[in-house]
Amino acid sequence: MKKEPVKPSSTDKREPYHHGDLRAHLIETVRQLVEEKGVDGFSISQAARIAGVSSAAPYKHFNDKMEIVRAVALEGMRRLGAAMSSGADSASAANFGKINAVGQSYVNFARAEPGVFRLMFGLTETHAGDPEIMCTGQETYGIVLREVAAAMPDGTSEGDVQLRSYLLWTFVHGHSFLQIDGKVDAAKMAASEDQLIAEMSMRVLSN
Amino acid sequence: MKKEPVKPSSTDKREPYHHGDLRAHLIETVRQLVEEKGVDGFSISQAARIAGVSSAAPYKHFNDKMEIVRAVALEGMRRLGAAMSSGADSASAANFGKINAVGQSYVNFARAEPGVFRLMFGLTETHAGDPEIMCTGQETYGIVLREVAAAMPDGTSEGDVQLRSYLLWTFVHGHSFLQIDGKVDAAKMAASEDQLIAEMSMRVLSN
DNA sequence: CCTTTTTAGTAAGTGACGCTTACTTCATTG
DNA sequence: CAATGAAGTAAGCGTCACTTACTAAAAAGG
Repeated sequence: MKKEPVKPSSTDKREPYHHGDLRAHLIETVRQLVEEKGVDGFSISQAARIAGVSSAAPYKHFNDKMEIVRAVALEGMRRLGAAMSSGADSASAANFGKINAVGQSYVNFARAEPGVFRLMFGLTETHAGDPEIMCTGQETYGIVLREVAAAMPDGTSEGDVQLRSYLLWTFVHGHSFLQIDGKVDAAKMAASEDQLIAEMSMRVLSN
Repeated sequence: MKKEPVKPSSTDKREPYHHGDLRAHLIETVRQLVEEKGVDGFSISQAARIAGVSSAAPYKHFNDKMEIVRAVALEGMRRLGAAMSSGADSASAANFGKINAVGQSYVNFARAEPGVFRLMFGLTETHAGDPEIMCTGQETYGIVLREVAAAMPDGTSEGDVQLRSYLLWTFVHGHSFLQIDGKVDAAKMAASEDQLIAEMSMRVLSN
């Protein structure tokens, strides 16, 4: 059904017809709403109202609420991947610096956008079989695999890299959720977050 | 529709009047609904219908939907604590056996009741300041702290125990969520779950 | 250039839900 | 044995997700 508008004249940016790009506008609006009111605290009607269109308009661009939410999750997954990637690039390789930077980027993203983060990982039932999200998620995890492989000595087996990567992932993932869900009091922690991350990566990557 | 006779004589436990104990009945019904339809997939009306009462009846026992959900979360937190506790009791102390058993109980609970598990930890906004849930959560985490302290040599500092406990918690927590959210393919993992848990506890508790 | 088709919008309506209000029923209690 | 108050009901309000039928306007094309 999707049919790209097929840029009609020279150098335009494919700006659609009436509204300007309602689809992208809605995704951004929903992203903000999810962030401030939670996943089940926002409504399509509200997003449409904010965007200045009728409550039926969104359904010209998305089949249902789930599909909008999935679009927001996908866009978030892409941004998370970008953050992790650039985190790794701008860190030194010494002392597992790149690994730590990737982990820190993950946690930072969760803390900066807890609503979207929850969307991306929780609510699996809504986007369980979405190939685009799953694929992007795999790519993002690939960053971890790549950096772990680079940090380990040559000749480390594939399975070993996978195991260590997964242990690191569970750590940052668990830490992120416990953080944003307020289950852990940062003031009461015996160590700072970088110390935690460094401690963990050392323990997981050593031997 | 059955109607409990509600033994009216001598040593009754204040069994309510008309229905039998609608409050407890609703909590159980909602627990099942949450488990099969997800947190935002169930409705109070539906639960009331199943319980055989009018859709206004639940509001005689709970102020709003959030409050029912919170009750389900609290009851789940109690059951998780019980599972972890009995897991630790029925395991050997050798080779961090008790620690591993506690972690395994945590993951098992998440896998057995993903809906309730998500309720307990995600959706913080709905029960952010609930003192009963927070307190029960603290008690449950106390089991981890106790077992870690017991597994470490005498004279280990309080802060050290806290750090190691937290690292273990993030691991089982992250692993649980990645599991129930289908982000990890068990078949593709290089190691079994017990191996994972044992590997992790060894790395975190050694030195 | 003017018609046809397609896209992107609207208004109005449906059924369900959260929750409230006003009323009823009935066990407990003074 | 009335009075009380807890525990239920029916009916209704506003909102929501989503549908249907219609329309404005851009694109396509002869």
